Amino acid sequence: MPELPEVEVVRRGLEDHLLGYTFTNVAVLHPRAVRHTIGGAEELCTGLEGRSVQAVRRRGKYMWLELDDASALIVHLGMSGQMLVKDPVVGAEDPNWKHLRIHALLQQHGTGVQRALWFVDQRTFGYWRPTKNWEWKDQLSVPQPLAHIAPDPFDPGFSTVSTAQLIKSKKSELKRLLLDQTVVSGIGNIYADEALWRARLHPQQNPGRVATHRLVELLDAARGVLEAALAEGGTSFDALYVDVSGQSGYFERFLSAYGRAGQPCLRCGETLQRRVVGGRSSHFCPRCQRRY
DNA sequence: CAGGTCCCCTGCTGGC
DNA sequence: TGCCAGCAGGGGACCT
Repeated sequence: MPELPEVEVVRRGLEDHLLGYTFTNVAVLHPRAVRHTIGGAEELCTGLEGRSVQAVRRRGKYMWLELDDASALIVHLGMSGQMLVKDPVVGAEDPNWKHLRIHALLQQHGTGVQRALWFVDQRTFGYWRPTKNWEWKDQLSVPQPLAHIAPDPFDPGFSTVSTAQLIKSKKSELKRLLLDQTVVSGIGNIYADEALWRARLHPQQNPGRVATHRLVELLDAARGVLEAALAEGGTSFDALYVDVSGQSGYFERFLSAYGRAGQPCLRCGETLQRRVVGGRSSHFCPRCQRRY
């Protein structure tokens, strides 16, 4: 579910609700949620308990909580993950209980105010992963396990020109490269289709044949789509509920390509097509997104 | 090395 | 009504 805009909404929510709070108790309820942690649940819990949240940062679809002992907690939401801040009294009567994978209690220093953090994840593709030796140096720094993740289009270190040149040098279909998080991060299947539609490029286009300035336009289009989605997503969460995406409602209103197979292109009226590219369903206009 | 395929899960939908 | 195939917005391990 979550691409960059949804993860950014979650990051802001966690920043608003958990900054300065200390983990007092952590319970792992499903082993897959800690499958990338060598020491498993025990390592996660002992590493977190007693640590306070100093910052919440993000690159692409990954976020991490910066803790007060030069460590960090990396969080990836996968396809269906949610980070929900709740009142500690909430329990099994909550509909999210069924898919609760990690439960954490946090307490605010001084006031003693308690909050619960629920990691809810139906499909269990998401995970928490603690990492040591994390220290914020500058806006390019990321925890070591994320070193292979490229900057996202919102990143101060992101260069559209050098990313366009990198894409042009690759021998693969254009859409696969947009989805490759080591090329540019944060773009998922929905926003890849939207960016390609906006830039009038075919998802299977050979990038070597595309002028660099058109690839720059594609990356600009991608950033524009992410910005528009963030503006929508930013409206849909309240005080104690850190919304992941608004689920069904908000983004569908402005999608031009994704999910619109069989419907007319909003630019030229041609019927949009659906085709599997790189194992993912792709939606495009066969008239204004011609392959060459 | 780079590119492509498979696979990890659960739940919903639509066709028969 | 019930069953089953197909599909879902991610990414990492493992092939060639």
